[in-house]
Amino acid sequence: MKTKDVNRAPKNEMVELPEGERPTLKTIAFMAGLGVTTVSRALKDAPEIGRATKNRVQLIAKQIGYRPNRAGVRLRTGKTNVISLVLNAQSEIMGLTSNMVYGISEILSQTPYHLTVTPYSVENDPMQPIRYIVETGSADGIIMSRTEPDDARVRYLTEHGVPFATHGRTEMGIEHPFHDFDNEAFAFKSAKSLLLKGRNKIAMMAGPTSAVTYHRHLERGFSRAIEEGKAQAILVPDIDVDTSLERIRDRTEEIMSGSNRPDGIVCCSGSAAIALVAGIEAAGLKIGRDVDLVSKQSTDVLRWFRPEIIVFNEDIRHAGRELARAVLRRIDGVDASELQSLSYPEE
Amino acid sequence: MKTKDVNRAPKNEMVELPEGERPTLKTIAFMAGLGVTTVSRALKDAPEIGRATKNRVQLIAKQIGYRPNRAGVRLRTGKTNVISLVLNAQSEIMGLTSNMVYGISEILSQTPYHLTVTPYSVENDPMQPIRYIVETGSADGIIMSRTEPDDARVRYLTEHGVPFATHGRTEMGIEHPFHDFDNEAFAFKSAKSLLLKGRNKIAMMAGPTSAVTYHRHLERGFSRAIEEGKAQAILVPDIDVDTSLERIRDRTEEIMSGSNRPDGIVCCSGSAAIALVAGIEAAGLKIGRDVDLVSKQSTDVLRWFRPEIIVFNEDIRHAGRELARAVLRRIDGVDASELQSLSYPEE
DNA sequence: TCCCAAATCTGAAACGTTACAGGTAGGCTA
DNA sequence: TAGCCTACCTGTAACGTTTCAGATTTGGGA
Repeated sequence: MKTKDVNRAPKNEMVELPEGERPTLKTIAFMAGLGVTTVSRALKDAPEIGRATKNRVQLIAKQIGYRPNRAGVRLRTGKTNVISLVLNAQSEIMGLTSNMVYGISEILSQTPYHLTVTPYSVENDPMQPIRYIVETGSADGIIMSRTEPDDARVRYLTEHGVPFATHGRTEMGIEHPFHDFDNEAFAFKSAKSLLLKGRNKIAMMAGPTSAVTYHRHLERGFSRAIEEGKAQAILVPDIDVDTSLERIRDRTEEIMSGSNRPDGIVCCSGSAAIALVAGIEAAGLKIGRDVDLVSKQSTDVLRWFRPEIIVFNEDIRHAGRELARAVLRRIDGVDASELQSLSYPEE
Repeated sequence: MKTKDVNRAPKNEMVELPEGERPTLKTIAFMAGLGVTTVSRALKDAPEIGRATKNRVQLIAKQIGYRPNRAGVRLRTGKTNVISLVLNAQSEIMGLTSNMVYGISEILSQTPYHLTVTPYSVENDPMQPIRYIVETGSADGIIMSRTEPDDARVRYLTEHGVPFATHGRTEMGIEHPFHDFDNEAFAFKSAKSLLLKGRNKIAMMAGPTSAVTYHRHLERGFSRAIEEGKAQAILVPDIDVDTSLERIRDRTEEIMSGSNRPDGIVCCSGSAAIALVAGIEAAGLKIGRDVDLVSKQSTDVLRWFRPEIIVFNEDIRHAGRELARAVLRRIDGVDASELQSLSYPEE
């Protein structure tokens, strides 16, 4: 052994831990009388390290509370241990963000991953935060929402080989991990349930601008039900989920005061439903009597206020969990086609 | 010059940018015919670098889209450029998390800082995520909520010299950055407004367990108003903001069906108010007639559903902005005593 | 002309980690 | 006994940055 063993602890023997500094591989190496490389390998159970050594090293590591330095690992390997949630700040549908965050965290908390949240405003290019993350390599995986049928972000990330999962589907022939709520089923069931109540002039408050994929799903489900029920669809193209609540209420009041007013409404956002209710009641009508309302919701609010409203639940927290699991597995190299899931409206 | 200038670009002359790899200081140094050190310094406007050189370096950096490698900086300096938001997942009061996140992001987006969110569950030790962050040095600053009068986290972080800001005040004689909503004023004004309506048997639905500081503020404001108005305070110690909505509703129904029922209620959480309303109406009473309700809210929901409810607004998004500004300035060494702010209930 | 200080610029080292390319010891085969 | 293989361990280099301790150049004063 031609090592400069001067101030290294004797091999195969432990030693008191030194100063109060944060322990590094070197600390452990010194204490165990081993080389840094060996320690590194021992901690990750590499096959070329002896059982006894591994045990010893792992014991010391645990005892002195060693935690790998993120910056060191990241600099060397490029691995960030970060999952980035990229959200549109405006399209905050009642509790979406929180539930998404908590769902994702539930999964990540059992892993070495951290969650960073990157909101962007609707006026900005949705690509911008994505490009930033990729260019600076600031995350190992991305979760994003507001997926569009032909989504530039999906294309970009796929081309760059960056793992991601989307909340919502695309229609561009690229396999990628996603989790989606079955909005077609929701719209269908919703309209159906209105038909069952004898309603036959039915309006739908659709998802945000037709740019977003699930808008199409909603329309598909809705028209199918309308056709089957031979009912009349009343189109209200000028308001959607992104419209301000004030405007939704005012417009609803207008429509509900008009001659050809709907007697049933399907609404696909909990917060919009609140404005709808306000508009309906401002027009002097009563829910459950003059008009029925079916809404999607992600929190409990609606049920409490107007029990007459029919509600199908979308569990965003569950979506968060699914999305987190999907990116993580994608990072581990699992095939994208195995990481696609759908959840169904619960009554 | 005894440098090995073999493959370095001629000094004082620019050169085409090389490969498609992510540019580093070395890339710029090569292109500018300078040393890496000089480039590093030039980019941060160090005084020992000539004007001309600085301009040249900064131009190149901009042209090739240079962005410092986070891991490199972090490894060398310990600076993470991360602000960590530590939240209790259970105490999610309607939109608190989202608004907080968006408020903070608004400020951080103009800086090199990123936001990471670390939720913990109420069963767990609140110190745990804090300790983790400090021990692993994973953030430059921390924002946390649910501040207690004697808060172990505040003590710990102060001792360790880690910058932080709290949403809520402490009462432990330690100066630290905070932002708080004036809950005493809220409770006082709320109770006052009920008195003004002629109500005189008033209950308050207080904040989460008395452990949290603002609970005291609420009680102080409330009792002051009650005394001044010579009214009767009705205590409901068994439900608070952390109680499940179901339980709040049931208990409210019980109370409101009882003989000595309040004719005015102060509620300090928007979501709890919803449950209160349900309970009140389940007891066959009408808000605005049999009983008046004042509530704090952080979103628009209440106003839409029961316009009779008197509402004081707490702007959580604004709190987020204030807190972000506070930590950032604290990181820059500003004195804690200058980073304390209060916001007042808006009608 | 010479020397000195100021103005600029420089390479080497270090942060903590992992990948690479060996090295050593011991046992087994021939 | 020599040679070789296996099992285990090793130091060095590199990731990109900043800090340290100079080095070089320039211009001015004597």
